[in-house]
Amino acid sequence: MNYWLMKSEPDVFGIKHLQAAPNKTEPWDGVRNYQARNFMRDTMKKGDKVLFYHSNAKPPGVAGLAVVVKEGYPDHTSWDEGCKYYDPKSSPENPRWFMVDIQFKKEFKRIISLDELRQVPDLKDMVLLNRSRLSVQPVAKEEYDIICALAK
DNA sequence: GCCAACGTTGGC
DNA sequence: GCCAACGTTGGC
Repeated sequence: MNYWLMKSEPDVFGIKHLQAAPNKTEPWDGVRNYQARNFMRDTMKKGDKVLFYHSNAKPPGVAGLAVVVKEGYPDHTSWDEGCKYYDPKSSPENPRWFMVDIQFKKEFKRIISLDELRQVPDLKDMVLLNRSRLSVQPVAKEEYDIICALAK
């Protein structure tokens, strides 16, 4: 069992959008970063738990929880010409980008803000606080548990 | 809207 | 394979 943090802009696709999606499930398309892709393609497994993070928000922070329901598969938006995620170097025969499906679990009663996370000494090694630009990133179980406890 | 951090591209 | 130019992310 692995734990993850996935970022999305709430104006574009927030936790409420995930909750409102069919089966409360959505493919995590559009990731165009190799490290993030590798996590989704190789490491994320069905049942892995996900912190749903709102970036470019006021305030930025963890908004709720989701779960991986489908493991890595090719991101078809990468060969859909005219789609904003189109990448001419990707094709159905040779897909370059991958995604997973995640399902809504819960929305926190309040946002656990980035600022609040920074205050917690045991979270100082979080990837979020050190490599801020990675949009799909691993989280330690201890970190996941601390953040869930903050949301109680 | 600014801009620092940093990942990617492409010429050499 | 280096590295300058460029584009994107994301906090502020």
